[in-house]
Amino acid sequence: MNTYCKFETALDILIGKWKPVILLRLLNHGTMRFSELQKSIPDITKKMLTQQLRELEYHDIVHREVYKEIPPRVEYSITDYGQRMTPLLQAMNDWGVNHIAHLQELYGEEQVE
Amino acid sequence: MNTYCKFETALDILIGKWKPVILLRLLNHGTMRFSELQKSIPDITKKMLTQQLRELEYHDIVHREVYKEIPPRVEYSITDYGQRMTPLLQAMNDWGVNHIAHLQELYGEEQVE
DNA sequence: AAACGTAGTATCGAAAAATATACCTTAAGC
DNA sequence: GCTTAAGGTATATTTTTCGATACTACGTTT
Repeated sequence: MNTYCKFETALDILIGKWKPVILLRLLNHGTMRFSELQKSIPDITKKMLTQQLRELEYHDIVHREVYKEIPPRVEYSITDYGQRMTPLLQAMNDWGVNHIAHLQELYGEEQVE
Repeated sequence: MNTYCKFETALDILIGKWKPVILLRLLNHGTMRFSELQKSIPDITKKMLTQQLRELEYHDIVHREVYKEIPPRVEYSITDYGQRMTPLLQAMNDWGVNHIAHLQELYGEEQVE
């Protein structure tokens, strides 16, 4: 009854069209400013980028540093707490890679979705 | 560029209002027939239950055993392959539990969502 | 004084996904 | 001819997500 009840919490902060991409960018890139992120993610709108970053910030995964300059500069990075999430991401990734292979074994080369 | 690219695969088979609950039931309970599952999950409709079970079956997480009887009997269980997913679920759960505590540290006792 | 650049916000609405509702089937047993 | 178990199907509704557009603020540059 009480095992695995909260794994949805981990899901919550990862789902969505953009959160994974944003996370990947910041993990591989270190600190990035808003416009860099936007340029590096094709088709994302400011609104989506802002929205997703705020959610990640709320969860203490992403740090937002505002520089009081004109024109404004805002830099984003993964927090220390966020870094501690990488083993989980790695585990999920490993499982995913393996699962894709598993599906191909089961269903052959047809597109596996 | 190529690290953590597939962790969305793991997400995919877990998201949804019902998949986690169904998984939990089957993990804790072993084999269950359709009607047992339905009774044990308040408010789920047949259609939703069927739909989710089929998806889990496609991913080889859940096994579906049909007994050719009248009235029909169909039993569901976690496959061996599905069992091998439990460490990941456990890891996600642990992270989730910890994260909830982390949020409460940050934001206090107000409802944390 | 008008335009520029950055990092947004605000609002509306379309599109997509998730979920619900209602009704149909099958074949044995009472 | 009604019930039962495990669905199927078709339609409807709700919810969530995503996108398009316009607008703001502020100092600097032209």
